[in-house]
Amino acid sequence: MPSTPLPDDTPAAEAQAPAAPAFSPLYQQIKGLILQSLEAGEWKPGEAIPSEIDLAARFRVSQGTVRKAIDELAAENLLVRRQGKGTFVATHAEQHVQYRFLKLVPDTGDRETADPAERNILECRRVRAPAEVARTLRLRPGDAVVQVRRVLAFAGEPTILEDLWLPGTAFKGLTAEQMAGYQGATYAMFELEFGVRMVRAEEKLRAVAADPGQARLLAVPAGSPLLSVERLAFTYNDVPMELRRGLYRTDKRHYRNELS
Amino acid sequence: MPSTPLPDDTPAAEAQAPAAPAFSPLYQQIKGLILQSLEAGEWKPGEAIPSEIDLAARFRVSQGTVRKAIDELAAENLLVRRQGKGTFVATHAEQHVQYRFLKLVPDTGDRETADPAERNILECRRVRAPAEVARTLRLRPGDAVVQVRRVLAFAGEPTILEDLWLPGTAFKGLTAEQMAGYQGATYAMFELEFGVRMVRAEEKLRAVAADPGQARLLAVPAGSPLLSVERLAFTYNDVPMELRRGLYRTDKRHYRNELS
DNA sequence: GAGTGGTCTAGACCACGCG
DNA sequence: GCGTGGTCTAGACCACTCA
Repeated sequence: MPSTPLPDDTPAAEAQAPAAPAFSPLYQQIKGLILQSLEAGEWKPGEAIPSEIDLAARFRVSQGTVRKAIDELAAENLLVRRQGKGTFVATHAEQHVQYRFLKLVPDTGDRETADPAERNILECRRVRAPAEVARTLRLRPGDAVVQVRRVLAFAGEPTILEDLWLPGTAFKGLTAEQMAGYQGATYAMFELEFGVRMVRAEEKLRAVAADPGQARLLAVPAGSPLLSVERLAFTYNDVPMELRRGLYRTDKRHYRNELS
Repeated sequence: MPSTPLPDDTPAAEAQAPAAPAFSPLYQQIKGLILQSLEAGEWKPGEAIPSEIDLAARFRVSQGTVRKAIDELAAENLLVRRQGKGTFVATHAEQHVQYRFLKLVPDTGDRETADPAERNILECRRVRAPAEVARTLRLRPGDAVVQVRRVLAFAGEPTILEDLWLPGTAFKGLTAEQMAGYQGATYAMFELEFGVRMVRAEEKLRAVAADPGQARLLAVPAGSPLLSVERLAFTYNDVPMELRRGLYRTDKRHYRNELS
């Protein structure tokens, strides 16, 4: 029975490519099917997915196999297990997950507690994507993108100046008001207002010197060293959905990273 | 039987704290026992540990339980599974794992291929630990440490200037020649020459301006922005064993990070 | 107490590496 | 062909949550 095509709810649909002998474990196939349901929106962020037993029955495999599939999805932060309650679709839109990808922390007392940033939207408009941005987001050059420029201040001090570029089609109608609401939880807003869930991101870091305009916005002398952080965030299936170019002041904070 | 104290080879040794009812899964206890053997050096880096079946017999549990323990240790990069061959103690001392923790990559063509760095040891001496270094490495102020200062050059260009501090007792007798040998594989050298295996690390990143001395060593104008990377590396049991303060040129390379 | 995830077991079979 | 890790199953029991 194992490693044969999987019966779903509708065992009639046997879409098999006969010329692909590639072996793949059953639990990987299950993982793929769950992923499909996730992408298709069968279960929305925050909702519970069916219990392991239900899924096992649906896919006609043992509970242990479903378990292993869910384990991997949980390890990738796509699902969240809660003992006694169920397994839930991960979401940025609840609790205090704020600053999902932000690794800038105060030098003193690693506490990331509270310290709610003030956000100042400088710009939020629809533009034609510059060539490089288009390429990075896998759009055609000249496609519409939403560009946002903002400054985040911590403890009253401007600390981060960043530009965001978002694909125009997925983020049609994004307003400065929306960006300003949802304090701190930008990715939660993307989820709730546009149904776009970011799953992972890649960052490129550099040290750069502040040009006069940047220096003014961050209240530092021109030429000051700043940490440049270029982030590409992806939804399901490694589709890039956000490009961010940030400049961080690192005089009172630092970028913290764990290696293993 | 589960969740009762574990019989080891010598079931006589029942070192139980009766006042600690803390529940911990069997596989976690097994993981702890394997970890102890690892720390004690029962199996050296690169060697195979006993097969799952052997370990199951030794600890009097099922193979599945051992499996889960090993799974976690493999996920933490302490063990490496190789189907058909066995499970091995992870090591820096073999193959081409070079630059274990270095995340600086060329801007063009993400290939990290070859590009062997030239290393230039500027200094390698035994000193009394400065207060801050001592605190970070959990030594007493004034304890001996080995301090190394070096410049790494890629493609002929000086790119990284870094200082290393290593606890004097564990690294007694470290010479500049040893640092210069083992091209690129510093952590491999630590393993082979001193039996110290680094397991994980934490980094703090900042943008700073080059002072005149640093600028000269890195062949950039004074005041140029540099990426400051402070790394604390740990052996087993979260014991800090190396402090590194590096300055990276990021004009042709960048620090690459993955977030999830 | 019913339902959910979490642990543990025992046994079967598969894929891989190597002699 | 043997031994290793890798997958899959089926069933038992435990811990947690909530009505």
